[in-house]
Amino acid sequence: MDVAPCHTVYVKNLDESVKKEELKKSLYYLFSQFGYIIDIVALKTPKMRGQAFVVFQDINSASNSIRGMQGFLFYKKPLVLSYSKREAEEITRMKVSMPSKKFRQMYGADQAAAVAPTPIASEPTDGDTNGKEVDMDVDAPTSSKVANQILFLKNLPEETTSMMLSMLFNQFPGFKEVRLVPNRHDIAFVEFESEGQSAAALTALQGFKITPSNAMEISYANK
DNA sequence: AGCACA
Repeated sequence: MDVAPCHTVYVKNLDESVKKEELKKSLYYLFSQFGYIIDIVALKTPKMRGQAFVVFQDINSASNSIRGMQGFLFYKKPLVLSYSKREAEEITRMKVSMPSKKFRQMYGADQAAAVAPTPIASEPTDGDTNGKEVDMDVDAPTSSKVANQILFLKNLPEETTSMMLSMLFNQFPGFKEVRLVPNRHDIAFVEFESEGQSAAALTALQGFKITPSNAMEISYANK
């Protein structure tokens, strides 16, 4: 029929009165269920208003979102979805593992806030760090079946940033913060305001793939 | 109806 499959979904028939920021955010929430989103572009220029581009890391995510959201009522208007005619720059340049700088500025912001404290037992840091030996024998954080407002994530890919996790978990009510663990790229903690809210996020994002190879495992953190 | 930011 029309355009060849690609990573980018062309969205049209959008309500033109919705502010650009809000539009992108809503699109992000709506489409992130289909996979990792690298970027969303929406312009309010005369030619480009009412349209947007959602750039997925995986083509499959793009395809599934087109199937799944075609005609979806969004701000009272049915979404009209197709593949984009041209592929996004991020994709053609193979900068696929991270959101674009612009996207990061837009939704990221909280790098600093999110990276800060970790719930790991404070290790006596007697300054004899003589080089190569990475001190990895801190009690590895573990998971628990007991409900907890703090989630424990494992099997995260190396490229994971707190910003990516924030964007993912942000969409659930009660989200407080993401905490990365120094020297462990593969695990993280995500805190919510209540156990009910953490449970909702756990269920929704269980097995979510940040990259095609890593399905994250979510459980409750130990109390 | 309209396929792009930097």
